[in-house]
Amino acid sequence: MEENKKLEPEKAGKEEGTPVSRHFIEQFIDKDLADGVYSHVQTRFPPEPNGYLHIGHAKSILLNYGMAQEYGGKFNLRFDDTNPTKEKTEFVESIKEDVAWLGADWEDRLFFASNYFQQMYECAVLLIKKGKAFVCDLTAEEIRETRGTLTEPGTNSPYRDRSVEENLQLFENMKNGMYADGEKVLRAKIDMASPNINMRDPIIYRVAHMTHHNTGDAWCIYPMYDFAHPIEDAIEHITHSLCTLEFEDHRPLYDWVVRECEFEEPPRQIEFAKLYLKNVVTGKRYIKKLVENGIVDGWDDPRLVSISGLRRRGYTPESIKMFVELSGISKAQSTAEMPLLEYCVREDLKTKARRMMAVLDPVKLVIDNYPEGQTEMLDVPNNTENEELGSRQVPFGRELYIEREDFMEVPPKKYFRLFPGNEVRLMNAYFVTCTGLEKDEDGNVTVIHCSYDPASRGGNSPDGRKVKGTIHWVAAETAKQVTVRLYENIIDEEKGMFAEDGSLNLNPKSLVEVQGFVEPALGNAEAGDRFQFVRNGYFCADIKDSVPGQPVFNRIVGLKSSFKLP
RNA sequence: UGGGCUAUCGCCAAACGGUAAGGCAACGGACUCUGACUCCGUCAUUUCAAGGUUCGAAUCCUUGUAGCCCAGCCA
Repeated sequence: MEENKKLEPEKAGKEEGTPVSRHFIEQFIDKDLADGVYSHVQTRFPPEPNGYLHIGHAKSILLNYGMAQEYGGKFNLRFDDTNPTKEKTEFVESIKEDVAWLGADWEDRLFFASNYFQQMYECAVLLIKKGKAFVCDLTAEEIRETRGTLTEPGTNSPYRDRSVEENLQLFENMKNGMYADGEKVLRAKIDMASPNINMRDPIIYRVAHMTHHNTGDAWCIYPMYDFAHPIEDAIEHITHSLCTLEFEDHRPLYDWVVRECEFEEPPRQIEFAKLYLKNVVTGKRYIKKLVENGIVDGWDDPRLVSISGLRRRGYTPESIKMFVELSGISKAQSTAEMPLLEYCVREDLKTKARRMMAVLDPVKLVIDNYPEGQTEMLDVPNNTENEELGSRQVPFGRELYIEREDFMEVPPKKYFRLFPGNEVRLMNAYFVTCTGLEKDEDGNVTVIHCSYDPASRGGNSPDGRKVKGTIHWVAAETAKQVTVRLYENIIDEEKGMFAEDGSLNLNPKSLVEVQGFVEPALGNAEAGDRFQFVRNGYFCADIKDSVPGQPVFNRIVGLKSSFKLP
């Protein structure tokens, strides 16, 4: 009986009969495959190269890539560069770097929408021939006025009934550069009375005499998103075009385009909710301002949630993937909280990072009964939960630095670190008992004195004596002084994101730089190396500012700490 | 006040007519050479609201309510 009870939960947990619930996108794909709508799965991430990627994009990247992986399909990276006024090549490179870093492998499928301009042009011609598109001479303002409003239908353009021949000629003229920007557009002929404004004879081509980052001056007409995107997807044989909720209203138009352009096995658009983070800036214009005002270091400032910022801060791709997965996929507007992201890195780094000692707010500790001038090397495991990380030698001596908060002259109740008369363990070293202290004229503790028990080498006393506290330390003589950056949210969370005038409520203490002492091994950290600093959190040697032999550490995240002393 | 979408614990999110999973956060407690980790326990008699159908409703129906998106020659 007893045994059965114990076994059951284990069995239940391992039984693969209860599948983890599948989110709605997987259910759509499952059904499409079961119904034979598609025989393969192909997805894509289609950024416009007009800025840097942030954590919100990571959801789209990993979802699209994840679906391709899950169904043994393919994933494309496609730059949706149909508007030359906004796009730059520099962003193409940063986006590629970020997508690759996240582990979304597009293999040899890197595409540019601009490479499909000819096919899109032909699609437009087809629409004209079918009487489904027309060249319109109305000005931008006139088009807006005749579009109607949310509650009133629009009115037909006076150019709506031009003949196929005339439209063909005019469109060719547009392509041949005979008109100025804004002079003419090509519109789909759908329904000016549609309750869906996207269907009110949407513009599908505009004139723009501008050099395109990829096609140069080959074209002076450019397709609009609503026309281009479905064609891009169809050309690439995308099956499931996953995008965010704001495109839901565009789906009827998406379907109209692939249908009227007569694509076989047309792609299907499925929308999901964006991932927002509470009290986090992702808006381009806000970040731009922060950069311009020198409040942040650039788009890769470790306080930003840009992919490059997170990378520089020390976040791992795995932790971001975990975050996206734990956040879930749904259509409900959602705002995740930073603690979930933080949980994810801690979880990922827990067994991956070497655990070393660093003292960020040092105070000197002198072991009076330790032989003067003596130094010894202690063998210390790099991660007690992961033996594969091996061990290292850490020097120990008579004078050490310990964390200022690890000593209190007058301890409150339940404080079990160092205070006069108390014995604690110096991690991996010896038991020490506090015997006295020195102060400066302002009353600040300058030196703490103690005596050690030589028999407790390695951290345990042969007599079985226990201590309540274990504190970390570095030997003063061999310690390396390094710059350590501690971060807080750049937003003042107390006040909330925005001030009344719409500006951001900034946290003046979002970056605090301290000079800490680290054990010698940490002094040789390579840029990008991640560590756990015992009791101080997880840190990463800054990939930008570290130089050989002189690392600069970013705190990725603090250790979760449930104790609060007065 | 047109159309589209969404409402389940502080934050995410399952549940697909059979009697409210899970994670984060929080709070107890055990353990500990990191007050971390780990472990164990607590945390929605109720699913936006009100009605209705049903033996049975978060799931179906009605009527409301709230939030998000749409009137770029942006994506």
